[in-house]
Amino acid sequence: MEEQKIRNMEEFSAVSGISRPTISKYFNDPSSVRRSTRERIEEAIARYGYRPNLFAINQNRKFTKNIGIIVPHIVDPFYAEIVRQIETRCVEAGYWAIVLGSHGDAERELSAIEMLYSLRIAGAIIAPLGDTSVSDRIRQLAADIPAVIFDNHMNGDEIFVGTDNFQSVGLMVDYLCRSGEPPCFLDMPAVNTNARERREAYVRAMEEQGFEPHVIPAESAGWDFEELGYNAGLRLLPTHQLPTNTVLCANDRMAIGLIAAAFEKGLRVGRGAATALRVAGHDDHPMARFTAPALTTVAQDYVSIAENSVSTLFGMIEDGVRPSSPLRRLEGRLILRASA
Amino acid sequence: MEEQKIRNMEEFSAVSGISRPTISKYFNDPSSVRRSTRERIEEAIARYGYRPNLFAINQNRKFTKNIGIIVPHIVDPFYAEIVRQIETRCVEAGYWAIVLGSHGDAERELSAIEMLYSLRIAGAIIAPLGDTSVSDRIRQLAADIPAVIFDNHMNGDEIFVGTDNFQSVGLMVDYLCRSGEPPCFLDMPAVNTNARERREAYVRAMEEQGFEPHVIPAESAGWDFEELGYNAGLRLLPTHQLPTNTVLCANDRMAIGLIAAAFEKGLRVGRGAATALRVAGHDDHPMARFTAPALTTVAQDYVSIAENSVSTLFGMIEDGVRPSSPLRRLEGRLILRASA
DNA sequence: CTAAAAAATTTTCGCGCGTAAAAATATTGA
DNA sequence: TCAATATTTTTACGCGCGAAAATTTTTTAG
Repeated sequence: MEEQKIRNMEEFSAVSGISRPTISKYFNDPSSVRRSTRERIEEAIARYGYRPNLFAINQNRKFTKNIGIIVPHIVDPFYAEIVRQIETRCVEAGYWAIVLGSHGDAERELSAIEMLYSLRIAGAIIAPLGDTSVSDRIRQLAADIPAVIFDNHMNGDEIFVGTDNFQSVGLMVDYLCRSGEPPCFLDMPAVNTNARERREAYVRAMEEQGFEPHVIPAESAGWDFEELGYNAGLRLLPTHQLPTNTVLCANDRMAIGLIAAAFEKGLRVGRGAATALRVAGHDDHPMARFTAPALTTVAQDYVSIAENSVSTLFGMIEDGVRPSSPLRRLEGRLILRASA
Repeated sequence: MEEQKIRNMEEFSAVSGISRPTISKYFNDPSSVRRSTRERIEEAIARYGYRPNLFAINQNRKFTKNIGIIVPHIVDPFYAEIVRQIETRCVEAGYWAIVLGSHGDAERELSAIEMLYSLRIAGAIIAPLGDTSVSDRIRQLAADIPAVIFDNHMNGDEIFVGTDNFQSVGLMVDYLCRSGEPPCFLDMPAVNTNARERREAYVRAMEEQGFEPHVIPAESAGWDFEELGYNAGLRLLPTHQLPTNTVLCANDRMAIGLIAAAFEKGLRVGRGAATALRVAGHDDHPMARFTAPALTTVAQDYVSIAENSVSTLFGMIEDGVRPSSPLRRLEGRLILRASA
């Protein structure tokens, strides 16, 4: 890289000997200029290290190349992993992914949405919190801008990609009933639609199998699922309040907490003969392989969720086509490990 | 909110009856306008829902209100948590935090740095990967723009906030030696300075205690620490290759993997009488409370790291003062749980 | 009540780039 | 070779706001 600092496209145009509009065209779409020109520009970029100012680029463009992403919790590896997948795909397609977290707080989710507006995004991919008042705002956004909702359905006509809880939970209930005592269900706080759907799916699946469902309600609100599962374990396990020796948890993070509590109380978890408790989860959380024992769960297809969200969104942005079926429910995959 | 859509500050000025420059001043610093004016503006904001265009704001500002943040892995809850802390503090101070992940890849880290340049950030907070070639670029950035490095020291004169590995590891070694067999050390891949420092700290601490150090080298590279710890466990535990019954892991994520392997191999982990193995970690990873048994570790002070990084950076940005001592080494805190 | 100080307004300019239209040049095919 | 086409250059404007200077209005102090 030469020592000369290029301050703007004008100067870059001067040193590279190519007119500014052509350079502008190149940065918008390298394939839109002749090959020989492209090579000259790229050579100059390598020499002078110029990159256009992002703010100026988006200032005057009719449609920006920004994709807004909102998730409830970036700290949750489940969302972190999906965001990573989405991000990579956006960058590959020449877009810039702007990730905003609502941190479990409806107000911050609202302000994240306002932020997306002022960023003039081309499209949005959102995993909503459960708050109904914000849902209206998200629906408004989806009416104004191409938007895909994932993970948590808002029960409207939004374009949605997520796991089919009835299929995935059904699969697990079926397996657990066939391989041992029918499970009870450790519910998660009603933070979103998934919570309700999974509970309903559990009840329905149990009834279909001819067993009576037992739902253990969540004792407190919030997103600290490991903590909740752990506390539930400390509360229920010593006093043998569980209706069966098999617990299906509403998600893996609760299962992780429950397993920790069981260990602490000296109860062996697993599907062997000498075990006191079987525990199953849902999601195939990145940590599920490393619990003791490793967690039997239903895998949400991270890659497909990301892929579907992104490709659907790009279809809407670039070709203006709404997907024929707005609802895309992906199948969960049973992951058998040692815990159940 | 009224139905009328405000398209820019000019229109907002018209409907609110306040001149555009005053409104501009307000958005830059609400306290810079008279109280009565402020109230009128805020009333109008509530009525019309106007927010200035972010790209236009930053387009022409001498110093933007953007803070760039780069971390090796957003998926790692350790970084995720620190980022969340930093983010919150930036927003509170009226800045916008732009988080970029290098995903363990030096090239992506480089392009993240280029991105920060084109975002015209006011300052940067960076947890570098270990790659030396990129370090030069980061040093260049730090010369151009106020920047704070955290977590992983680059061995230059950069402004740094991080845990004092010699203190924290020393603390743990001391505890382990006093409470049972002296530990061996399960090393992590040499992805950064922390890896080297912690190993050296272990060796030094053992020698000071008069014991012979035993370092188990990392068998492969990469950031999949749980996997590495797990594989090391599967390899070493059944054949009793460990020099002692106590393992100090270079970080919690490796310890989590090791504990999972021990469980799978039927070895009881813990500090009780009937246990075969003691395992300790480093970092107090969010998941460390929920391993089975819960993990004894040294807590890195997430809050202080975030706080120190942010306040140091703001000092440099707003008052132009370099901190008197560029190196800030925070103390680790011993967290005794059941695993050792 | 008046002068001084503080705050708000008016005016004007420019940031770095996208974009459109017209003119000039280069490439392609027959 | 020349016309037809593709590409680049020239020229010109505007996006939405920050910022500075000069002016007017409001507030505060004496």
